[in-house]
Amino acid sequence: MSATNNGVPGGMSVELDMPVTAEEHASCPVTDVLRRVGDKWSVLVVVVLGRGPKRFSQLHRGIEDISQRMLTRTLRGLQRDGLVDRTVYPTVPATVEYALTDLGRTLLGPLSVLTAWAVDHRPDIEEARVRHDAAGNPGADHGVSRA
Amino acid sequence: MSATNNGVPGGMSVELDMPVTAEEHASCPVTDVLRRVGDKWSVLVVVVLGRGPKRFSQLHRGIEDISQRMLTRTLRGLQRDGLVDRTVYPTVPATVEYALTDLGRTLLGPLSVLTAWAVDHRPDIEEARVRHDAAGNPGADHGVSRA
DNA sequence: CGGCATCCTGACCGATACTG
DNA sequence: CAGTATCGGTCAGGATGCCG
Repeated sequence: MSATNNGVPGGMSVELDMPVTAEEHASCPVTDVLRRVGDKWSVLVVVVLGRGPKRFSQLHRGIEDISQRMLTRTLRGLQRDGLVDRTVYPTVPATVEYALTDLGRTLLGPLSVLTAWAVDHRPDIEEARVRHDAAGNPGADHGVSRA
Repeated sequence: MSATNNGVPGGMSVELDMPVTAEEHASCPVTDVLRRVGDKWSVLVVVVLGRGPKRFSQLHRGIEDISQRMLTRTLRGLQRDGLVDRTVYPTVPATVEYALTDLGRTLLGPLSVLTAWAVDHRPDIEEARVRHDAAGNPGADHGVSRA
């Protein structure tokens, strides 16, 4: 982002109205990436694999809250996107090892930035959330269910 | 990253087995944050608001693919988490302005890193995806539908 | 050990319609 | 203009059970 832009409130909006336009509407790929990484487990798996190759069981143990189904699914998706590499050893009970690819490794940087932000500002978010909830607001549920 | 770790495959895993353990299991807040930011519109709204305060209509116009419902919902969520600020002007037809809070603004940095990565590696991902798909793999659908 | 198949629930998201 | 309410579709994701 080289958006060396303004900061002016609601007054004159120059080209600030256009449909997010070309460059910054980099949101197309961004949304795409977020939908891959934004799921419940992908990030976790990538981070864990960032510490070195692991076997299926190791990953399953290392995350623990994940089910085989989700682990397999996440791994498949990551593999499909060229982020992880799968190696099968024709041993007796079958041994499979997963590892980050070069591409997958490049994700670790941006991810660490985001995780750092998350860790750093989680309390603020939670505080704001509690305050908002404590106010006259109808609660956290904003309208999906509620009979 | 600072993870100057090993690279050894399935051999000796020192403390690499623990449930992601304390520090790096920053995944608790991370997951939390990702579920807020990982949805379809939050990032987009934050980025657009990063260019300055906007009114509801402006946002609606600026993103265009979003419905009022989703825009409202996204804004509510962001507001609840203290990322955006809502200001109502008691004019005749009612005027509301949304703006990023300080907290919200701190997100712009990490977000830009991630978006940069996304833009930079999208082609790689897509290529890997196509290749994976072109191989003997059963296709993109990894098992949800498919009668 | 590693993985796939099936069923089911709930969250997310979109289109439409109606209110202040 | 700004927002809520309702309906319906789609999909992530959890539980279980079986196969190599």
